[in-house]
Amino acid sequence: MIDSTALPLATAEPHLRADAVRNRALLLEAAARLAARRGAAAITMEAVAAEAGVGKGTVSRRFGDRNGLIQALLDRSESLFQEAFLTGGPPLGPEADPATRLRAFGPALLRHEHADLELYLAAEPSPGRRFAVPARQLRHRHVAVLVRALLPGADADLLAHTLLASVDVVLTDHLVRGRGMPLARVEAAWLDLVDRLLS
Amino acid sequence: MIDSTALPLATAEPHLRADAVRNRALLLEAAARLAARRGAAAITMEAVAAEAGVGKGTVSRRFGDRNGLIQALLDRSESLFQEAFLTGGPPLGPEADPATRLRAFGPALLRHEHADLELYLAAEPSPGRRFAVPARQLRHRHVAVLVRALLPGADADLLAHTLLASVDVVLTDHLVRGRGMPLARVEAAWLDLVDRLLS
DNA sequence: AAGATAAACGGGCCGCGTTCCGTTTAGCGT
DNA sequence: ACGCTAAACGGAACGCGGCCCGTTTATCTT
Repeated sequence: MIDSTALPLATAEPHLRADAVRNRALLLEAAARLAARRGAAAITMEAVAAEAGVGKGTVSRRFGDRNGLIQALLDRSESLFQEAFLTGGPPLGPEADPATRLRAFGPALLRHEHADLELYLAAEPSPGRRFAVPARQLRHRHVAVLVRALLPGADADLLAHTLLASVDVVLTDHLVRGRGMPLARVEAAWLDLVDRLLS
Repeated sequence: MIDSTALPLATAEPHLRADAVRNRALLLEAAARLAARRGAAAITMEAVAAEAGVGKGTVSRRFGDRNGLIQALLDRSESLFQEAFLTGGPPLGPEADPATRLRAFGPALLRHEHADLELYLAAEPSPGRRFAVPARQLRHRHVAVLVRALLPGADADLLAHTLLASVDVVLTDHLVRGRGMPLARVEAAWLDLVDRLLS
């Protein structure tokens, strides 16, 4: 369970020593340099440490793991995006009505993600594999065929991806085991989603 | 681009030498033994090779990588599930009408995935991390709030997960860069999805 | 200012996945 | 039966991520 009152951006480390602050900045600059020069894949713990002129242990201690380092790299643009939909102007911000905000949120998130695409993909291990699994492709085709038959006007391909994502095993395991949600509720949500789409 | 006419289960290696066939079976048995004895996390290339009494190179050559090995372990139950929705009886199979099949597919997939949960999670690297990222949680809360305001009767928590999954960066990058889909189509699909849900 | 203390540092170490290449062997043609 | 060849084998080697622990150093206290 995560404390939802904490600000998500400030990592909130109580007191960071001066040398630690300096090295943190050095490491982020080094990582950005490496990414700009040789692509985000060049962001390895060793290379970043070497580029910054510190030991590997320092990277590990500061950012936890490679993923934490990449998240930290993304923090700046992430906070800009968050500002836009939390306190910004319409159509994303709170001055617009909820429907407008929700409609605008998707495209905004898409553009945000694709602006830092390399880093976001580098944060996910083997991103290409996930959709290359034959069993997944077969399920997608199956669902797409059914959707196409039921909703001729819809983008069946994408809607099938959405439906499958709603019962993705990583998501549902996170909800069921990680947050104690009954599996029956996930099943009910699938039925509800299908009904709303078909109605 | 993948040949969609190929059977997804048979790996279709043209001619596998007798010793290769034997070792393949040995390796799958060894991996299953390890998983049963010490959990799916114990499926490492080295351990499986040692348990089967072959070299690591043999595992690599046969299954490509650790993921391929786990996929091969899942093939049996996967093909049973595929049979159920491709050629089985109602409500999953082709004798039922599309709406019934689609409604039944979600719960069936959920049960299938959670039967082999350990293996499915072992096939995904660091599955827990994905939803622990603060930025992700913030986006989810934001979307859930909007959904709750717009659809009081719905399961806003799960619906928010579904909406976010439809514009997940890994998915959309796969579609845009991997399959040449225009980003505008993904944006249009989001708007269409929201409109269908709100109508 | 000087000592105490906790934090940070460094880089060696281990485990794992993947690659590579010299060696072995199964399958086939003659 | 006998080789020939391509496939398979094995395990050493490499790169990377994460961990650990002896050493260094910033910061606080008095």
